[in-house]
Amino acid sequence: MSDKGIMVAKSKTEKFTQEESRLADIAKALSHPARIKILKILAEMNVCMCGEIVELLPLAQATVSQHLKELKRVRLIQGEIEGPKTCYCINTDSIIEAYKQLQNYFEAINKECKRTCKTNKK
Amino acid sequence: MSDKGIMVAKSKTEKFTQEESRLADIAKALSHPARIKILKILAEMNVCMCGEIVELLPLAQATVSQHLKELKRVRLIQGEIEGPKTCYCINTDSIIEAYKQLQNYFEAINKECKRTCKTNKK
DNA sequence: TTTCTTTATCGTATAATTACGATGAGCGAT
DNA sequence: ATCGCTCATCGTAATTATACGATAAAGAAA
Repeated sequence: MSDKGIMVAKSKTEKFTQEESRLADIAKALSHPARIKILKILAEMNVCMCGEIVELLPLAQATVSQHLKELKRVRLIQGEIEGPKTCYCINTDSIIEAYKQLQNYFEAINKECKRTCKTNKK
Repeated sequence: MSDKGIMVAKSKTEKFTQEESRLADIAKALSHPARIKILKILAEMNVCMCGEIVELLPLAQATVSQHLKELKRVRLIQGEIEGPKTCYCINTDSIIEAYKQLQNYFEAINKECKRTCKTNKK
């Protein structure tokens, strides 16, 4: 309930609340099947080298690296360099936080719908 | 559990499972703060004219109409013409279905993480 | 040091998204 | 039929996303 209604004026994120922008940002990170799959892979493998992920996806290494970067941007994953390789893993805290945001959003919508849609049947 | 692992060969949606593509598609629909806000507005108002939504958003009518179209595309909302106006409302069934998809996805990830991340702390 | 491996980044091409003014289609009212 | 209102669509511009080959950086192995 922290920032309901507070407007932020960040250059591009303009006239929406922080909550709205954060939710949209999480959704954006999940808006490509490759990134959906990467998160699933990382959850299953716990820790995974970039190269392994590349092998599991129908995309070039450079492209996968870009997708990983996008997931890192919103903190859903983290990577640390281990010698020449990079080990990626899920950022559990952020995943949980993102999930909570989504849950709050959908629960609020469902509750509102139940409250208002008493007679709305055509 | 319907289509795990089944590949679809739709021209663009290419080499990902239907589940992955559907999830990404839902996320894409939610990947803009304006659309996040529109759903919230519709949940609160139950039914809403396009013009009302336009007034509540910092965007031009044409732009809002585009966002509404995107939400319609993934069935999260529906609109019906009433005279010169168009009444929009949430498609409750689809919202619930989308929410379930997201829940399944996140729950699976969290479960896998718990299973595999026994020693992974640094 | 040189070579190999791994991965991030650069450059670039193409496509999709976002935004808005202008136009048009449809309906109600005059 | 004409006018006014509402909204979708068109045309267009600017930005962002997606994809990949090529290159660079950096540790490992020789």
